[in-house]
This record gives sequence, structure tokens and C-alpha cells, in this order.
Amino acid sequence: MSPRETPDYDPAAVEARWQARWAERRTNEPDLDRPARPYYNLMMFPYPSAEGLHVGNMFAFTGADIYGRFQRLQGFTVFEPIGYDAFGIHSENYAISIGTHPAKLIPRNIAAFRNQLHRLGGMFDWRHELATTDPGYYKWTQWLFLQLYKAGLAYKKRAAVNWCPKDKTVLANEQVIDGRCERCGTPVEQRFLEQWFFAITKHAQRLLDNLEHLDWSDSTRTLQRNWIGRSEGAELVFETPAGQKILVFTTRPDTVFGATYLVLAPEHPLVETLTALEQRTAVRTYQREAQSKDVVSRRVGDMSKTGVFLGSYVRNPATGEAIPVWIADYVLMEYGTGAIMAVPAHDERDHEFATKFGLPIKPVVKGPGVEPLPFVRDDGVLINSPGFDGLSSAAARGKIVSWLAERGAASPRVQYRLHDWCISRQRYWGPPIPIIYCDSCGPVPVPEKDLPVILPPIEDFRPDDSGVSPLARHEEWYFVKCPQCGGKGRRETDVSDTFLDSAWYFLRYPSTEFADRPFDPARTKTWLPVTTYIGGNEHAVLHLLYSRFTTMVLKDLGHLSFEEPFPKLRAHGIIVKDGAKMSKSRGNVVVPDAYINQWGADTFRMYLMFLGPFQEGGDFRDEGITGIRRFLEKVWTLAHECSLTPGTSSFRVSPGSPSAEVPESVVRKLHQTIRKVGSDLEGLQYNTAIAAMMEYVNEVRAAECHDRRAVEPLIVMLAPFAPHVAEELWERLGHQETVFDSRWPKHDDALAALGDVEIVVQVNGKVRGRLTVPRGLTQEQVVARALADDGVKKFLDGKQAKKIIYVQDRLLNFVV
RNA sequence: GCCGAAGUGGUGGAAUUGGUAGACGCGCUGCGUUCAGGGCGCAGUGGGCGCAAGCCCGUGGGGGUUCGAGUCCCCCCUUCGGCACCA
Repeated sequence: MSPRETPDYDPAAVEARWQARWAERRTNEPDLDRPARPYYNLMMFPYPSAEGLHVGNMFAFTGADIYGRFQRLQGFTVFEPIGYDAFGIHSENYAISIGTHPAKLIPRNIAAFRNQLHRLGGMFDWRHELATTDPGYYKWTQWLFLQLYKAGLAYKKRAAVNWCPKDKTVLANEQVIDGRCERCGTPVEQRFLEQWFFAITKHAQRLLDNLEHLDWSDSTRTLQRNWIGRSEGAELVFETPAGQKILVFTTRPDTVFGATYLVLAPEHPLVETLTALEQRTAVRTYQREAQSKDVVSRRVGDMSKTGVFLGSYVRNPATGEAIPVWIADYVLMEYGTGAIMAVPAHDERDHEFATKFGLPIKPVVKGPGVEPLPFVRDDGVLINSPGFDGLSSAAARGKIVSWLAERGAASPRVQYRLHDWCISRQRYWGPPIPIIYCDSCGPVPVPEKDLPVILPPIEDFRPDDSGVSPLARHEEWYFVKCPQCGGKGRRETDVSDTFLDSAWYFLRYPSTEFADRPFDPARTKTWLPVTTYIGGNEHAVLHLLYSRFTTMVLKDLGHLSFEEPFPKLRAHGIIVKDGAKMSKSRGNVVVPDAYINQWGADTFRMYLMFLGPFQEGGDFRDEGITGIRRFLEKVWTLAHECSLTPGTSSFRVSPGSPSAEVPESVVRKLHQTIRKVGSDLEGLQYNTAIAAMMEYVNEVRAAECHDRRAVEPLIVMLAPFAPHVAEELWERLGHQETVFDSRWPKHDDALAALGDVEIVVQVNGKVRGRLTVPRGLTQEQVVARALADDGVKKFLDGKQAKKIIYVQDRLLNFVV
């Protein structure tokens, strides 16, 4: 049989053809109402920047798409939606910088993204595309706010906030990196504004506990655990002579006998009453300084201790001694009670402060051995603590708290580092928070029937430094009748945080066509929670925590039947270039479109996956891409060289036993490859899966095997990685249906173990020979053969082996 | 400072989880095809010594456990992420 003429592989033509065909045949549109085996394959949606999808996005989406396509070949009905996280400061700032209105810019960016996503060949169900900027979407973001408001989980408070003087807006703590604005790098200042918060701390313990049962990586769970920051300790009461109680939080109640002074945060409400007359000026000056200090110097920059004595004293509940009260900005109002008992002998910060201001240092814990530090940080044995001396720190903690509790001076307490979620943004490009302030009724939620509160089109959307959102300048929008009494009202002018948009988008995807509900109960029951969520580790904390919180609340309110949205999460790594993160300033940004044009999407997809382990990322070097292209060319040729023997036109999962057409070496390698590629795909180890397919191709070529039964399973395995060329070859091999409606080939362990094995023979752990023997020999049989081997004989040198170690079919070691 | 991850050829990275270190790819070298270039094919490619067979060394550094260590234990160094005056 003469091989057919092999046409050139033209990726551009193949890819255009199949993208059109997928759309035409609705290949990627599963039946959402009656799926056989629903599988919700979710990837983190992108923010549509003006630069277009970057290599990092493509890497992430390709890896997630491969996973979805693989699950489909396993027989699942896979729903793989995509959308755009299009509100937010980043979009708005970019619009400002190029002098365009975001309402014009964003649709343009989305169109460009959509185009790129098509070209990448993802298995997206385009019927369910969404954008958070669509009023049909943010109507329900506002609805979500109202549900939290009604449940008492959304509240307003005046709070010190991070203020970026350049972006002229409040930043969430999370948007402050090293005391600087995450976006523009400007040092952040402190301001006080009325802000909307979500009471996420109410669920801190639940968010922490549930982590135990999630199929997430340990590192991601650890990040969340640290972010929630649970500390166990006690609240102790220190009384003033006038009987006022000051509460402090401590994790070290065992050191209370060593508390020689007390420190309040400068903003602490009791500072006023505890300040002695003669200290009033000094205290006020210090308070003013602390407040005007920007967050950089208070939190990060200058860590040297400052403070002022208030001129008054409180009683240490353990010793009964009067100890001085100070204020210092190393004590933070936001954490604990805003007050600490200072134990300079056992805390580094207190030690520094006490040394600087000449305060007494009283050791109450004896550490093990000689201490290199001037203070003992670690647990030890108590001293100078009447009634408790000799106890270990751990034992003393409980006993001292109980002892003080009897006199009402202590109670156990758990403290979290997590703060409530500030969702207010004094900006334009976001969903308006649906609240109306009425002169007589106060704050009134916008009735659900009046949603969405449309973001009004305003020409000058730029923020100014008034601390008030630009929306306040739009008078027709701003002034509104109170929905309760019909009186004069004004709208809330803050918009909500982008993280709120993305905290529920996965609930919307299956239900995008329903205008009258955020998520359809039947669809939600079928598709949620998300089967597998794949995304970047940069969202390990905030997005994932907020989504978990939102889901939890919706469950409590009866809208959902589950409380964890992402039972299975996989995080991918990042793509670097020349060992450094890609960035415009470094000038090492890779523009992916050029690569797709030059090499085709299939080659590009596979190359990205071959760079390194998906979950770790890798270094982008364009030299390597030729290797993938050569591989696809080889597969192309192999498929065309197959003999199309009549009677074998339907797909066979395996060529069966070795035959004249398919030799043993190919059969064995095929089954090994099916096994390896399948388990690698399940574990997202795409780089080694590709290597395994390459090895298989090398084997088939070396054996000069031209049988379709050796090639068809390869095409199926290749399909998740290079869907276009796989479809093309599948069709050319005579199949009518999409390759994605076929099934993953089944491997047979017996066929994967065909033939002889090589056994390594060692003498004293060093390799001295190799034997090719039939599988399954006993130790005696292998030893006999090994002793006949010249190389082995030489090293045994006539000596008797003291010990022989035999690993079946693998290794034999003589110890002499 | 605290928490986490990682250090393997010229290079990106493999290694059945304690059992042949360097799979697969890139690059490089030689040969072939070619007017030439590219492409493709074949062979080689961790370091040292050697004509060769072969021997010795080798997974950041040092020590240990083991018949056997890239893998486990202890100490140290470096890099990258996260948190950071959180009491």
C-alpha cells in the first residue's frame, strides 16, 4: 500500500476552519438543563485591559481549557464559560490616562479580548459570556448588596482609610503594597470617611474551619489561614483608680505579672479621660502627629518607638500594682482592643519601648538555657509570679486566666487579623451602591424592583480630592425621592469594590439568559458548586475569600444549598521572561498574537504548556517553540501515512495484541503513554504529558508503523492540547463527529508490560552491569544470571556476597 | 523578623516518591541531502582521564541515616513568593 500524498500543515487554515465549524455545529454548547454528567470547568475571568490578553492569560486559559476538554473526553458534559471583570479602578485609570471614557473603552477592549479568546481555541460556551459592567449583571451585584444589608451584614462606619493622593480614592488594605498604592506606587495617606463594610469577620471561624475540607493546595490554604490570622488568648481588665476598665487583648496571659505599663493606641476613646492635666498638650500633639502620619511611616517606614505618658495609672490585675499608661503608635486601634499590656521582658517591641523610656523590665518567664536576646520571647517556666511559679507557660496561661476570671478581670478570647471588608469606592467606574439617604427616614435601601441603579453617563468621571464620588456631581441622578416617604433624598454616591463583582460571577454563568433572577434555582442545583476552579495564586486570598464569604451568606439566607463555591481549586504559576516577571517597564513583555500568527494557536498552546509545570509556571523563551511545531508536523505526517484499511474505519481504543502491522514495541509504548498522559492530565502535569506523547511518536516512527490503530489514540490524546489539528486529522481519518465526542482510550496494564525488562546489577550500590531478562524472574534466577556477567564477576572479585537486595524487575544489589 | 516554595547539564525542565540521575524539548558538534541558505534525516552531546574497553567524579555547601539518597534527618548558604509594630 503506497502512502498518500501528505499535504502541508497550514495551521491558519486548519484553525479558522474548525473555529467556524465549532460555532456552526454548536460543539461547545452543552445542554444546561439536562446534562448527562455535568462538569463545571471554571477559570478566573480576565479584566479586559487595553493591551489585550497577555501571555499569562493565555497560559492560564489554555491550561484550564485542556483540563475541560480532557474531562469531556472522559464522558462529562463540560460547561466552560468565560466573561470579563470589566469594572474597577484599573480600567478607569487607564481610561483617564488615554483620555477616553471607560464606557467607550471597555466595550472595545472586550471585543478585542473576545477575538483573541476565539483564536486561542478555547472550548467556551459563548451563549453564556458575561461582563460585570452590563446592567443586567450589576443589577444583581446591587441585589447582593441589599441581601447583605437586610441581613445586617452591610453597615456604614467612619473609619481610617487608606487614601491614595494620586488616584484620589480610598484603597482597600489589600490594595496597599508596602504602604504604597498598588496601582500607581504613591505613598498612601490616612483619612477618615464614612464607608460601607461587609461583616466578613463574623464568619472568620467558619471560613477558617471549612478550609480543612477543601480540595485545595496546602500553600493556598495556608495563605488564607494566615490572612484570617486566628490568635487565641484572653482579654484582661486593667482598672483605673476611678474604676474605669481598660480591656487589653493578649496571647500571653502567663506574662501578666511582668506587665509594667500599659499602652493605648493614640485613637483610643479612653485617652481623653485618662490624660492628666499637665500632660494634655503633649498628648494632643502626639495624637495629631500620629494621625497626620501617612501609613508608610506609621506601618512600614520608621519602626522606632515613640510615645507619650498620659500622667495616669491603672492597676495590674495580677500584682495589684499601679502601672503607668502611655499612648504609642505601635499599638493599632484596629486590632484587638486597641490597648496592650506591655511586658518588656518578654516582647521585643515592648522591650525596645521600655528601654527607650526608662520603664521597668520585670522577667517573669525563665527560658531554657542562656538567652541570646535581652528578652525571652519563647515559652518557659514562670518566675516572680506568686502562686504560679514553676508552671510552664502553657499551663500557666489557662490557670492565670481562670484565676483572674473569678474576680471578673479576664475572659478567654479569640482574635482574628482579618478586617471587615470595605466595599466603598469613591470612584465612577463601578456599580452604584443601592442606598438612598432620606432627610427623615435616614438610609433607605433601593427597592429591589427599582434595580438596577444605572451608573449614569457623565462626561467628567475623574475623581477629585473631595473624598466624594464623581457621581455626586450628577444632580439629576443624585437627588431622588425617598422610596419610603417620598420626601427629599440623595443617592449613595460610592460605587462598590470590583471584588464584589467577581465574588459571585460563577453563580451567574449558567443563568445568564434569565433577566428576572440572579441565578436560576434549577440551573444552580445542576451546575454548582463549581466542579474545578483554575486560576492564579495572586487571588489566593482576596477573591477566593470574598467569594467564599458571599456564598456562605447566600446559603444562610436560603438562596443556595451549599456554602463553599469551589470544592476543588488548582492554582497555576506565572510565566516569566528571562527570569523576571513580564512588565512594560522592563520591556520584556511577550505579545502573544504575533506567536499565534507565526506558529498557529495549537503550537502556541502546546508550547506554553511545555515550558514548565503548569502549577509552577515557566520561563518564556521563543527558541523552544520550534520543537512543538516539529512534533505537530510529525503527527500530521504520521496521520497521513496511515493506511486506511477498509473495515477499520471506526476508532479503536487500542491495537490489541502485537501484530504484523503494530509491533510489540509500539503496543507497549502506546499503553504506557495512554496511562501516563491520562494521569498527567488529571494532575495538570501538562509538560510531562507532552513529553510522553513525543516519546510515543518517536517510537512509532522508529518502528515504521503505519497503522491507524497506532495513530488514532494519539490523536485523541493530543486533542485537549491542540484541538484544531486534532479535529482536522480526526476528520481526515474518516470520522464524521467531533473528536471531542469520542472517548479517551483505555490502557491495558498487561500490554504496557509486554516484553523483557532491564535489571540493573549493582555491587555495593554501584552499577556494574545490566541484564535484559523476562519479566517476573525470582531472585535466585536473576542472581544466577548476574553471576555469569563478566562485569559483575570482576567487581565481586570472587568474594561472597554478605547480603543481596533484589527489587523485582528492577534492580539487584550485591553487598560484599 | 515570621510563614511558604524552590536550588539538578550550555539551556527549559524529567526522575515510577528511597532503586539505572539528566526523560522530552531547545541549543551545540559531526555526517548526509542541497548551487547555497533554510528545512529535513542520521549520529553524538554532564565533567575529568583514556586510542579504546573502561574507571573516577557529579543534583547549592557541610554532616548523618541506609545495601542504596536529587529524594529522608540535622546545620548552613542563596533565590523567589506572601505577611509584616497583629500584642
